[in-house]
Amino acid sequence: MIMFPRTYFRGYFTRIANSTADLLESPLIKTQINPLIQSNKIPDVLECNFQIKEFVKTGRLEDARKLFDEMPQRDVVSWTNVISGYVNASNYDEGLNLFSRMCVDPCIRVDPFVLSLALKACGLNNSLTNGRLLHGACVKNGLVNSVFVGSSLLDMYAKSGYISESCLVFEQMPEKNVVSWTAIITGLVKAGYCKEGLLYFSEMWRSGLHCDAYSFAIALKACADICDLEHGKEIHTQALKKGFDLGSYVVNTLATMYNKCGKLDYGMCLFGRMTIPDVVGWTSLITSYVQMGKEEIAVQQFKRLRDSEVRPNEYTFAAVITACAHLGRINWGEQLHAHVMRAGSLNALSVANSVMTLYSRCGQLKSASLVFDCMTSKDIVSWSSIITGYSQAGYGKEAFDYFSWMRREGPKPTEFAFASMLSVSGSMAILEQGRQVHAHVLKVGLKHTSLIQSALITMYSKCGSIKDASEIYNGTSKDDVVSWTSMVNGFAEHGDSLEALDLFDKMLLAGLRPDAVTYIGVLSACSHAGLVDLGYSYFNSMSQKFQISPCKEHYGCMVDLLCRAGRLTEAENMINTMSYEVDDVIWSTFLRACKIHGDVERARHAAERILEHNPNCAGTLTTLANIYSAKGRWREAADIRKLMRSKGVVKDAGSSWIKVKDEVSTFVSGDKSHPGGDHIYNILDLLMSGVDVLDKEDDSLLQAT
DNA sequence: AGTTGACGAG
Repeated sequence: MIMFPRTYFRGYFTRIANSTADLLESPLIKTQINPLIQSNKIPDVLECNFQIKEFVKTGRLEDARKLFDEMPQRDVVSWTNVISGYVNASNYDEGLNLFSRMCVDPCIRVDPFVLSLALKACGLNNSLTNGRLLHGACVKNGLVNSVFVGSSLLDMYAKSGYISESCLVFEQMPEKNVVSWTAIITGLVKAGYCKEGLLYFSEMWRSGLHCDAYSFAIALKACADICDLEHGKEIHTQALKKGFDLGSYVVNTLATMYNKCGKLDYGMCLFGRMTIPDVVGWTSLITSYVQMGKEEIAVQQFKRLRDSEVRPNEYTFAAVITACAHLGRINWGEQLHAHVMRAGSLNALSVANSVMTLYSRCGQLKSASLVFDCMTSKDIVSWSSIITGYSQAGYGKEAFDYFSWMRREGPKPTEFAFASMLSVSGSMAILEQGRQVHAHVLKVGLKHTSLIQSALITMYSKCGSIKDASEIYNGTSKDDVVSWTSMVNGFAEHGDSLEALDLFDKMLLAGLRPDAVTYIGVLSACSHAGLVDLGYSYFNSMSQKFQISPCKEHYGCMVDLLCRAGRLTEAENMINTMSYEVDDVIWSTFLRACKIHGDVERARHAAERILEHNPNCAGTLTTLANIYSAKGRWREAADIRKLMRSKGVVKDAGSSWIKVKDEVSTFVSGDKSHPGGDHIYNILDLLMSGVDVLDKEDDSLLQAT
């Protein structure tokens, strides 16, 4: 083999380079090429490229495409212009389609411009496979070193959910600009790594790079997401100094940050100072009102927006539909549903998710499922929402079915889905199942957020294991009102009223501010312990000391408290003074109390109120008939029973259920419908005979002593 | 000539 000295190659390349230069400079070539340049072919390309760009800029994509298709010759700029048109119009499929056609054209060489666009399309289109192929090609041809290609590449990985690969690309970039930094910070923040995002932000800051509105906006979002007011204020100051606090992106994020950190006066002031709020400003305002629990005002703001110049978009609809969901205003919600369906906004995940929540919260689980099934793509929020819907409506089995479906085909469950599954386990009171979900949470290494911890406390106390609940509670940070509240409610539901009230007193001593849910636990503890006067004083102090206006549930607790103590007149007064529509739950509580205390007239009044809404309520009719019977008013009792028969109203029997292995069996008294019924009764007989034997043994023991 | 990143949803 002949070995050439390395200098030989050096010389070779120099010669080629020189000869190329010579070639271009030679008078012969100049005269031969120039006529070509001046002929009507190549200038055409330039002119067409310019025209395509103009078409794309003015949104005339069809015209741009027509011109592009008719061009006799295209260069990489023509391709870039038309691809960028499709990508910016969110038609990623067509953008990538054109890109692959371009790649097979032997006259075209891909360059960093068109590659960045193709990578962006992959990121926005969830085409990770194509993205990886392009990554390989970029490494091979060295274009990976372009700061544009590198930024698009790391953004593509981050958008596809591969944040560690994204970081790897970022670390290996030979050159980084403010876009690369913003892209990696955005990836981290959106993946929930807000602290890390802020670390990167301060590193970028220290590196002396000039921050712009994009980087300030995402840094402020990171602060908002983790309620980091201190950093938020620092970044606000810097944005102010650099004059970026006026751009709509930064102002919107600033207002949201202050609101999320509880600085409502400041946040609302920022919203108010926006001279012309854009659609995001309006949407953030509506969202803030929803988060503050002021949904009525949120809807009012939506009406104001509707009368303004700004057109609501899918995020706005998602926000206002959520407001309707919280208010339980199904009639408004349905109007909005119809509107977004017509406008095509239902394709947006945020809108479909909020519509699902609307139907779940209004008790229309079938409609919620229908929306869920029709969604062509589902994200973690969609899955969590449908699971939470079934869970909160008390359909434990369905919630578990959706959960297993998600485990098989859906995204990785997050704390929201797990919290729902813990809540379902709690309301089904199946400890073993709750423990399994707990184990699952530990296994996936989910952070023990306040949501998960409070869900665990509630689950264990509802399953009767107050010991496990206390253990979880002891591991929580002592400034978390939610966990504290779960434990107060846990003790209260478990009948440990004094423990609940004691913990509540400690909470006040620790300087924590109880919320409306805490008071539900406190009042029900008083109710179970029969502490009427104490209950009254807590009921009064919640509004006087903490400005918490009592909601329907608080009135419900008070009515229950007074009913249990037999103070029916006061209970009736409480019902009459509450500013909410008295629901069937409260009337039923009152009705049961009337039955116990033999107050026929009040019972009849309560029953009438329930029957107004629900004329065939079997429980109410039966209770009323029983009250008449107990008082010897046989005729009235018989009338009710006759009415029930004529309407075909049958009182459902109370049922019990048991979980064996993975099967939950429900049964009523004397039930023989279970497929293994014969076997069960045989075992039952055997056990009963065993009881007899035991009884006899006990007898003999007694006799012996 | 043409390219990359941001605020609002459970």
